[in-house]
Amino acid sequence: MKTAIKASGASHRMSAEDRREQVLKAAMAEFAIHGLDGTSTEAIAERAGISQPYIFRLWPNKKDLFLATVDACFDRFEAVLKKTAEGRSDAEIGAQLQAVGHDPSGHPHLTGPGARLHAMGHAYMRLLAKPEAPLMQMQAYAACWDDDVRRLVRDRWNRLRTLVSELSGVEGRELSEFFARGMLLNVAACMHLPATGDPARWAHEVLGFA
Amino acid sequence: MKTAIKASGASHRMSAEDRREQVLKAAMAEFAIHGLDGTSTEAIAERAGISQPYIFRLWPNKKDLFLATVDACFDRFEAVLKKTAEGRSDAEIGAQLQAVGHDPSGHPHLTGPGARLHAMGHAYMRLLAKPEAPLMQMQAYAACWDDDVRRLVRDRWNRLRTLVSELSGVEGRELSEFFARGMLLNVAACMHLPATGDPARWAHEVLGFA
DNA sequence: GATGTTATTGAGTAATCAGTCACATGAGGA
DNA sequence: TCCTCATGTGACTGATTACTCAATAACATC
Repeated sequence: MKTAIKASGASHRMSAEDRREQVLKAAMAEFAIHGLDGTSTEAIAERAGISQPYIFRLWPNKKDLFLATVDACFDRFEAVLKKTAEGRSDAEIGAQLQAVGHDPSGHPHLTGPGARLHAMGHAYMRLLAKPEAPLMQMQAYAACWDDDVRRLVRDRWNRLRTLVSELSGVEGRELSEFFARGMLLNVAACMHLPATGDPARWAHEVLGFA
Repeated sequence: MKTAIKASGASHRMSAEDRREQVLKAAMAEFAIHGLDGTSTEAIAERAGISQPYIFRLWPNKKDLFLATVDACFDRFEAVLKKTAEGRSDAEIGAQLQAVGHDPSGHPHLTGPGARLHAMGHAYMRLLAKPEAPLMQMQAYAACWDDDVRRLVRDRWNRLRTLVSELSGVEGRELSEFFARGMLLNVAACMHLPATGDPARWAHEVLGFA
């Protein structure tokens, strides 16, 4: 009964590695909404287009799948930051900078470390446009009551901080304020504070920029 | 069989209003850890020292209980802010201000709006010392995929913003940066970034203050 | 002490859960 | 052709889930 071939899954017989990636994507969508405890492996399997027992062939248990999902999340995040840092001298980015208008006090924002950091902030906002991105982050933080989750999140968070510091050349308090703004954008995105996905409006309404 | 009398509950026959408050407290502890979907009403009931079916006499369903819990959370938060604003001229607060050391650039921080805002920030840090406080917030934001939750959280968030603005006299960008720092402290608290509960160290390590 | 209200529970139900196990299916090498 | 090994599933289990319902014990009021 019911010939399956569900959802996004091109159905049959792919390499385990590809399958893992596919399942991770499905897992992220489900975990982002229902969290570690609230997500059923059945729902993940259905979304990935495979049977539920097969998940336990790819990962030993649900928590390990959650950990892998969080890990992949940070991976994707780091990749975006690196790519942004590489293309940081593009004219396009300079234009976007001025559109958002983030330099009220005497920082040298259109060049140097501040500019790089600002470009990264902008890239982060674009990343938050996917609705599961901020939710998944919240779920990761919320799941920090579990020791293993907390260890992973702390490690990746520290890696992220040093990565941003190295890529931008910014340190200390200014760096912390960057992450602080990011966290505020997170909760704003969860709340759908900007009905539109336009990052410029986010900056205006949420961060209170002029 | 099994004479019960569980946990914190002085067992028998209290007014429905008191009982609701007691259950809300238990619900916050459980929801903070396992989230809306992951928390069982059984666990809440056991913690509150009542039978599980009675929860559904006090609230029509689990989600409404979650909403009430989030609401109570914001209530408590607002109360703390108001109390802090009332006692803002205490000498003790002035001392704490300098201990944290939040005035690197020329803001007039030891008096006026900045001082009031800073006192509130400090009160917030003390509030985060209870481990369920930041987790519960994350769970509330994460549960924003649900329309009703999102509506509630958005409303209370806006109320909070205007309340802080009125109490402190701060507006716009500076106000947003206050909330941004708060959100960063939230995730730091979830991650147990400061192993100690000492707010001064939080400020130093997480916010990057000198 | 009868009457009505309010707090509270035991016993259930249908559904869903994570995880197991035996088995099927296909591709590639010999 | 047969063998091997990785990919994949159907059927199952024991536990847990939110939620219902009928019943009762404690209170108040006259």
